[in-house]
Amino acid sequence: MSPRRVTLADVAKIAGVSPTTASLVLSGRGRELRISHDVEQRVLKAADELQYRPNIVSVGLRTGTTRTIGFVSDTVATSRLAGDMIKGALEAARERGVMLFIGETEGEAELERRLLQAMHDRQVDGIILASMFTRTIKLPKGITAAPAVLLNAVPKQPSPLPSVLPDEVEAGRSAARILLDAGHREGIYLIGAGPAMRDVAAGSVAAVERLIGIREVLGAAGVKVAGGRVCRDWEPERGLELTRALMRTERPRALICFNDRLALGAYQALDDFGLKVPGDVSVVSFDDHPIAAWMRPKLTTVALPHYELGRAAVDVLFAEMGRQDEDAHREGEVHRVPMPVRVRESVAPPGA
Amino acid sequence: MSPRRVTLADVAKIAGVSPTTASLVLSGRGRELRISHDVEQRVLKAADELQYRPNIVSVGLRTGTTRTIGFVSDTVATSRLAGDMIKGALEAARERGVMLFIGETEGEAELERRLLQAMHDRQVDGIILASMFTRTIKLPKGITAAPAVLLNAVPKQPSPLPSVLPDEVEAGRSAARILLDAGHREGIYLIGAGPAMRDVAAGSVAAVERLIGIREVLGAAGVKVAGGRVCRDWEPERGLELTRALMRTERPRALICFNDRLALGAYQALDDFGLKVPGDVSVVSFDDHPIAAWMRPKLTTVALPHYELGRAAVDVLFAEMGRQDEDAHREGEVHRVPMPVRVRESVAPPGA
DNA sequence: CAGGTTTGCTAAATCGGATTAGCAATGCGA
DNA sequence: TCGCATTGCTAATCCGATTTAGCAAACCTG
Repeated sequence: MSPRRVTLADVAKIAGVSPTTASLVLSGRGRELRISHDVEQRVLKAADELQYRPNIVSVGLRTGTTRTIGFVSDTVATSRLAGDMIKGALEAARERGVMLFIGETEGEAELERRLLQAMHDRQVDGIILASMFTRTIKLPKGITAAPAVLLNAVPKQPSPLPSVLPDEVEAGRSAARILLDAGHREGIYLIGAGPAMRDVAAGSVAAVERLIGIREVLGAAGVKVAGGRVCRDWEPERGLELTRALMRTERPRALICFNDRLALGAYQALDDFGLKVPGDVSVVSFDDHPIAAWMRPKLTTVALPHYELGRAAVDVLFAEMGRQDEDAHREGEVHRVPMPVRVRESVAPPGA
Repeated sequence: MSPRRVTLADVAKIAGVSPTTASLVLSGRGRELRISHDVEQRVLKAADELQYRPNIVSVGLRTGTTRTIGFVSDTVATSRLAGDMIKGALEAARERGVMLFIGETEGEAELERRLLQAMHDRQVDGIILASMFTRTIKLPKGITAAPAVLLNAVPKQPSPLPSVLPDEVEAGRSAARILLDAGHREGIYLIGAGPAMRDVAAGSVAAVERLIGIREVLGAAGVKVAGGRVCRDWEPERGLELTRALMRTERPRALICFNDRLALGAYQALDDFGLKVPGDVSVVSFDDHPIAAWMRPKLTTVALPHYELGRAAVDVLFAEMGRQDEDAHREGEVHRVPMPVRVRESVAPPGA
């Protein structure tokens, strides 16, 4: 195929030194080990001329570090969000000269086990275990074989693994503040969860935390949530149904939808009842899915910072990898990534 | 961290044989090299008890094959489509016991070069060079260092690399047939490209090929394309503008939108003019973006088979890797993946 | 000028397997 | 019983780097 890779031995031969010396120079330890300036230059020149690049497989075998990390997630395909998360991780990794293995478990424990094994067989330096939507997970067995970080997931049992999560509670607060700031005091309804803390689909971390934030801010302002509708899967159809059902008995002035897909359905339902957004009803939402900017009027929403989550996971993983084993046994700290507000066109003062 | 990996030497020691013998047995060459049944069983048993797994880094160094392939694309984040493509590649790779490196070039040649280098440094067995939307690309220098496949991209210069592409021409035919079958004969307009072959944004392979298919089938049925509007970026806003502009002078009975995002904009424009889909105007489109199923009425569209494209790329790459070097120098063959029709609710007979 | 340092470099071992060459023990034929 | 083939296994080498231990030459020092 190609004319065999250039090896360290080739460089050494051209420079007229031993492989040892060449290695020393190229790894920057030449000074420390008293290699003469002259020899150093010869090696550097030879390496440059031959376009030498160390074989990372070989280095991996010798030193045990492969400059490679594994990104294991439950799904890669669901929506663009996953892509952004991977993109963030990818760029952070690139800046550190590290490559990313990608793997998908589809939520199956057996696949997950095999995947982690395959990655360890390749001596990854660390693992990012990611979930595409925030949820609690059972930690897989082999996860402790290397440094690891949980991304968008909280462990069922307490564990020493650090985790990276969007700041959902603060996002809930933001959503509530948007309505408050616009002057809304009544007729605020929730679509997807609520109004009470128990009205939440099991396992949905996002629902719980967003609800906490919403209730906290509205409560502090002396505003009561007028009502809410729960559902498990936050899809447009559900948003349509739920909002329709709501409209049969209530006249909302503002809707907080628990994600943008629900909001899309809510828009359709409001349209069916001849109500205008935001003139008749204001709508705030979460996620900042691409459709949020395509809807008419454009949807005001609190964004899931997928890109930043991906980056943060790599950052935290590196910190973890650099850590001494001694200070292990600590509780895994939780890193919260802020969720920025995207103000668009779907919120107006009541009765505007 | 963890109690050191089990090595072949460990297995050999437990089984009371030499590492050579253990290696022979475990690589299945025991029979061939006359290892006794008894010894074979001992080795197998020891390996099983110790849960031995070969260190792929080591194997990679010795044999040069790492059971790893690189997936280099221009963007991973754009829409879910990319995710599906990666998912397809991932699953096909998993079935073959191969891991995937993911890399993103963002269209920058320099990044691409460095990425390919980083992958070759890790001795990948092959490379998939992917584009997220079909287009012509300039082949990077280092691409020939290992077997490679072009995914969703056609090389500017003729090259020996095989490529995998969606069958856009046939997709164009499908779109036209859908309207023909519904009884449409006139008032068919194109949004995004056309009506003539020259009315196409530069560099858009999909536009050209879809247009060929559309014109071929309509032409064969003696139906003339009533008109069309071109634009470069196929986004909802453009669809809205273009369709609005069209409506000022024309009364279309059917729209072929060059992708679903354009169709979303077209829906909005038709709504502005008080026209119903599909009662007044039928709409067909391409891509099968997630929003296609969320729109009302649901959009009939010819799907980009991203998942299958990803799978196909891995299949073709493996064929390439297994190929003898001798029959090189042939022209890279082009593999076309069919684009399936998703019939939904946006097409009806004219005047229905 | 013998004995000890310092300087500047290299031989050899190592990582964990695959592979080639070869060795000891047994079987077989003459 | 000798010579040769076969059977069944192992020693040694290699892949491409890093790293430890150490060696020769030059340099001091008293």
